[in-house]
Formats: sequence, structure tokens, C-alpha cells
Amino acid sequence: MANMKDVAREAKVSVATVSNYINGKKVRSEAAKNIEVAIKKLNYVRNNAARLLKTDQSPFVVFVVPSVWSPFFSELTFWVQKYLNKLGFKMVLCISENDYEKEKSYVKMAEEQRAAGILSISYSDLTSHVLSDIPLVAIEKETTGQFSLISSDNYAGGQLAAKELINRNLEHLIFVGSTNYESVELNARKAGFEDFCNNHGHKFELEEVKTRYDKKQLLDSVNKIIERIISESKKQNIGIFAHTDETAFLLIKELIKKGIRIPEQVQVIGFDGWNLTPNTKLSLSTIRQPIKEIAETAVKQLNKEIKNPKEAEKARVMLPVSYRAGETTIN
Amino acid sequence: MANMKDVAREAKVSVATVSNYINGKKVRSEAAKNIEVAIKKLNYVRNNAARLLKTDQSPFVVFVVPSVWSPFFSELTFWVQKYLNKLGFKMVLCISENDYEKEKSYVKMAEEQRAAGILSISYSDLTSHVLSDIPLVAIEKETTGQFSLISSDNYAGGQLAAKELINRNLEHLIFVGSTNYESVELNARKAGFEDFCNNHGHKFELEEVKTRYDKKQLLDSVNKIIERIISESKKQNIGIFAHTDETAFLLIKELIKKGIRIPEQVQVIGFDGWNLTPNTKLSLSTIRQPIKEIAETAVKQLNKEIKNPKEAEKARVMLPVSYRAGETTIN
DNA sequence: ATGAAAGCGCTAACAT
DNA sequence: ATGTTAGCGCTTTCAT
Repeated sequence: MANMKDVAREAKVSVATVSNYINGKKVRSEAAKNIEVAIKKLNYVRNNAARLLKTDQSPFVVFVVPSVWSPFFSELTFWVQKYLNKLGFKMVLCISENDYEKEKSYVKMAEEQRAAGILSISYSDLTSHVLSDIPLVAIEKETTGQFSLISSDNYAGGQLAAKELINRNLEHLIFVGSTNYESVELNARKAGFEDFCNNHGHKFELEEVKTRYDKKQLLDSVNKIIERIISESKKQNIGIFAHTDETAFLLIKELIKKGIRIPEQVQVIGFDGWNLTPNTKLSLSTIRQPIKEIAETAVKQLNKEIKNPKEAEKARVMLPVSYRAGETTIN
Repeated sequence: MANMKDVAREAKVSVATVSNYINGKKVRSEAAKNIEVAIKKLNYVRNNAARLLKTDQSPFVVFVVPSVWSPFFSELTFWVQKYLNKLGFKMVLCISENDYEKEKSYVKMAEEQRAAGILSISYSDLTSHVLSDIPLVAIEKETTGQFSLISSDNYAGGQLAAKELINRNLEHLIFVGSTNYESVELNARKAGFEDFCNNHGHKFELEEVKTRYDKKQLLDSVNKIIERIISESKKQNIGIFAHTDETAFLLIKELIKKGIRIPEQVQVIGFDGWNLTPNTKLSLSTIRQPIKEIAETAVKQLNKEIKNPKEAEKARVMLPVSYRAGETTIN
């Protein structure tokens, strides 16, 4: 491919003039014209590797996510990309699948590329692999305390779910979810729910669903819930808080299959606020995470740290969640 | 940051030896040891910009998609990333939002970065902006004929939908979707449906839904369908083919709200085969696109063209779709 | 196996 | 405003 020298020769000017022209600095109008012609003629495209080597200013931000194949991460990725773009950054998308080795290799890659920064939502402790002083902003979880963290208020979300169910005069409350040692945010949701119930003198039961992959366990839970409905005969006063929309969604599908009517017999609240596309929502009642705001806050914070590597102070932001009424509760 | 020269000095060897060591070539074991120590001590990380400048071999593949916030694109992005990674490539994710200017700028960026290749699913004609000889593989659509194209067989999918509905002895068939000049694949779905019906002597009606954003139009369609159900009294023999899962999903939601029972009164087949996550499917009956295979085929083809820029011949692949039974048809 | 040195394409400092 | 030139950090050829 043609390089700047070729263009300079063709346009009968020096490389510096070409460089200046390309970077929007003033050049003689005749020179500009000639350079323009030469660029077209030679199909010249600037080599950013060379530019980066010289300037040390990469346009890339590395975004590490466990998955992109889930409405939550899709939406987050969308907004992150949007805000990065607005600031002139390009996104390198790294899907970690919660694999520690992959996360490590992505951080290394980011450092080798001299990426402008890293944005990560990681459940292992990725942050401990950062050797260089590359700016990093974590989403959801960061335990070392050395990097900025943007998350939503999962604990308050759990409380809110409890409150909404209790407001509906449901006597029988059930939490469906897990106690997962690796997931601070899921633990917080559960704790919020439990604490609110306890503080308001409401009994509740727990249905442990260890992982979303365990179909059998989910079916067991469904069956237990059904037993309870039958034994309560027609009281129809069961309220369920599922720790994620995915769990809620799978649960509801099974309940409906078994002939349970929702929300008449059982009311369900999920967590996350899944939107399948910008225009398609599930009809699930849910605690909605402020995904757009998480993305915006994280990107802005990262930008701050990129622009001001020394002085920018680390942030710890917890954003509020909200209840979104759907058709799985009686509102 | 420390560079190779620093490491060489620290390890008392030449830069060439350091370079060899890093790239896995044979070095004296004592030298290796010293270099290893020096790297650790100085926190050395190789600068890939310099490496790329010299070798002209980028690890980046640029992936241009209209959206990532949709189950279809999420899943596609997941698989594309997976296969790229398997071959040692990194993905630069570019969301175009169907914006022509953005697409153009992404292609330019890819060329400036000397990216290894471009993978694109574009509805404008992105391919005409490619100045350099960077390999490009298109997904879904490519009209210039100069690049490889991987798509699924939308026309056969439309036929399949018609066949499935006709097999259920449904007298009243309705196509809900659009004739969109810019979307070859949507047109093909419709044409397949129409042709199959016509060839089998089945009447059908069209309900134009111009865009998924037009809620009002969708409601109109729903109301028309409801009128038809009422006027047909209890025949309960309506079958709908919606041109995307999104349309089908929104439609069903409205129908249920109006008290229509699905699939007893109306049977619906969508198109795409949305999976919300690897474990969460909609209960929609649908024509499923072979998303994983599309990704795999596209990545392999791109790799072929990257490895063999001159000789690799362009591919035109059309992958088969399949019917996936859900709970919106009586099976 | 190792070292010296050229050079990838660009930017920026400096001189004019 | 323009030209000359050093040098960013690496790989690779060539000589040893």
C-alpha cells in the first residue's frame, strides 16, 4: 500500500506537509489540492499502527464481558458502544465466558495494544492482572479497591421486590434463586429481600436454584410451588421474587405449562429489566437495572481517567434500580 | 513503559535475543532466565503497535453489525467472537445502527488499523467503500458481487412457514410483515410464503407492518385479525406468518391482551429463532436461522481470504433454515 | 545462538 | 507554511 512518502512525492511536497494536511492543519491551498489528488490516485490510507507508535494514543477501549448473548449484556454493550463512540473511541469486544484464563489474556492484549483503557464486568478478579497503569473501570464488581466501580444497587432492589410483594397482601412469599459465593450482586439481591421481609415481620421461604443451567432443579422448584398452591387451596396468595429475569422467565413458562394462572394464582417479580430490543419488552414484572446510566457513568469515568491519568480520582458509584410493572403481578 | 531495549540492557543481551525469546525462538538457557527476570522486574509488555508496523499482521477483525441489542445479533456476535478467537483473532465491534456514514467510517477505521479483515452485516452497500484489498466477508446481503456472501435461505424459510401452516388445515392464512425495498432478506421471506401458497392454491392475505417501530400500525393489524376471528365465528382456523420473531412476539402480546387464545384460535409462526440466552428460548413457533453455522462459515471464509489473499476464491453460501415447533402452533 | 543495524510509516521539533 | 530529520519499538537480515 502507498504510504505518506509516496503521496508527498506524487504531490510534490514534503511528508510533513502531507501529515499536516491529513491532521487538519493549515497548508497552502495549492498543496492541499495536489495532496488530495495524490491520495485519491494512490488510494492512500493512513497507517494507524505507525501513528500510534509515535503518539501513544490508541483509539481502542477494551470491553470485557462474560457474555453478549443475553438481553442484559446486549443492552449494556449497546450503550457502552454508543457512549464510547461519542467520545471517539472504538470498542474491542472481549467475551470472557467467565473464564479466568481468557480474562487474563484479554488484559494482556489490551496492554500490548496500548489500548486507551479497559472497561470490564468480570466475576473473577481480573483487576489483579493489570501490570501497567492502563485505566480500568469495573462494572458490577471490583474487590481490590484500586479501580473505579460502577454498579447498581442490588440490595435496594431486593428490598424493593419484597416491598412490592408485601404491598399486594401476599401471605406466602418465596425467593427463588441462589446463594452464590462468587456473585456479590446476586447475594445482595437476596439479602435485600430477606432483610426487608424480616424487618417487616414477614415470613418467606427459599427455593434454591443453583444455576440457570440446572433444568431439573428448576422443575423441582416449580413442583414445590405447585404443591403449595394446591395445599393452600384457593387462597391464591403466593408471591415470588426470582433473582434474575432469566430464572423468572423459565419459572413462569413451567408454571403456565402446569396450568397455573399468572398473576391470578401466583405473582412473580424478576430482576434485571430485560428488553429484548429497544422496542421489545418482556411482560414480566421486574426490578429494572439502570443499564443506560451504568454504561454512561462507566464510560465517562473511564474517559476522565484516560484524559487525566494522574489526578483523576477513583469513583465508587451505586445507581438506583426501579420497579417496572408488567403482567405477572396484579397492579 | 519499559521497552525491549531496557529489557536487553537489564538482561545483558541484545534486543534481537529478547525478541527471539519473546517470539518463542531458541535462546541460550541462561539468557532466557535473565530475560525472564528482567521482564518481570521492569513490568515489560510488548508494544503491538510497533510489532504491527513492522510485520503488517494485525490480530483484529472488524465486525460491523446494525445492532447488538436483539437476540439475533447477540447470538450471532457471540458465535462470531467464538470462532474468531479460536483462530487467534480479536474482534473490534462496530455497531452501525444502519447508519451509512457510520458504516463508512468503520470501514475506513479498519483500513487505517490495517485490520486483518472485515466481517459485515450491512444493509446499505458498505462494500463499495472498501478501497484497499482488505478481505471482507458479508453476511445476509452483498450486491456488488465482489465479496463473499454467507446468508440463510430466507426464501425457503417463507415456503416452509406456508407449508407448516397449510399442513394444519388452516383456511385463513395471513402474512404479517412488510415489503421493504432495502431488505432483500425480508422480501425473500415474503416471496417464499406467497409462492408456496399460490403454487398450492391457497389464498392468503397480507397485513402490512411497515416497521417494528410503528406501534399504531401493529395495533391496526391486530384489530383486523380480531375482526376476522369474530366474523368467522368459531371456526378458529387462522394461521399467521410474521416475517420476524419480533413482529410475531409483539403481535402475540397484543392478541393475548385482547383475549384471543393462542394457539387454539390463532396459530402463529415467526422467523429467526430467537434464543434470549444459550438456555432461554421463547415459546414461539418459528423458522430458525442457523446462526451458529452462519458465523462459523463466515469466519472460516474470512480466514481463508486472509491467509491466502490472492488465490482464495469468493464464496456464495446459502444455509438452510428449519422449522422449530413452539407453543404458538398446534403440533 | 547472538549482536549490529536497517527500516516499517508516521509525527513533531527545528530550521528556514 | 514548508522541508529536513530524528526517533517511536519492534522484527529481521546479515555477519559472526
